[in-house]
Amino acid sequence: MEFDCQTFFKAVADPTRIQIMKLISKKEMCVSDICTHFNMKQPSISHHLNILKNARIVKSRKEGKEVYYSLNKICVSSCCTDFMGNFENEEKE
Amino acid sequence: MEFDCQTFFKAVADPTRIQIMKLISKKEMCVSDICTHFNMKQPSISHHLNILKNARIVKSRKEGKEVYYSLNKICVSSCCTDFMGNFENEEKE
DNA sequence: ATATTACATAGACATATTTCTATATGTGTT
DNA sequence: AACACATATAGAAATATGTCTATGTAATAT
Repeated sequence: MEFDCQTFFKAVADPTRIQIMKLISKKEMCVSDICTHFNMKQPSISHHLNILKNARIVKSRKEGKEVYYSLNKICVSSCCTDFMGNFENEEKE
Repeated sequence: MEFDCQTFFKAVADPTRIQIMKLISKKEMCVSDICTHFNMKQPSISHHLNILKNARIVKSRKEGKEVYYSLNKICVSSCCTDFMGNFENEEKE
């Protein structure tokens, strides 16, 4: 069973995206709120959010004009866990 | 305590490197043996091994002309575990 | 010493990624 | 309808990454 770690790990292999993940892990945030935490223009943040979303690492919810993003914690933990499973320390038999 | 996931995740965010990790997780292998599993020239494999080594994901050991690489399983599991720790599901209090 | 084998390093090139500016789309307000 | 605000999308430019060829280095054998 090939675990598709590729999309997940490429998404996580960027410092800005990890920061975003940490930010929204506490509470969901809309794009403009996220932007205030970075020295980066809004389209760049949207781009990162899109990559995270394609990897299913974040979920989004639209409310009026705003889009709220939150972390899909189950995805993060299951991807990491599955990945580790590939390299299990075999118990000595 | 800021966990440097950056180097780790950038190293893991490549399909060839994940394949290498899986390969050598079973038993240590020298470079030329690893090469036989890929459609890629030896310097490219050496390059990937170097990235994995800088991330401490693999260890190496020289024996005569050959260099044997093996997976540093503790690094893999502790990096993944630490990373997950950043996004813990808070128990409802 | 020379040759051979195993691996590493350097540099070039193509492709991918990240960021930007400009603009489009969607929602709410007047 | 016209406008303003929040976000997304398109396209350009700079940088990073992955792969190759050519070459260097270290170990062993002759």
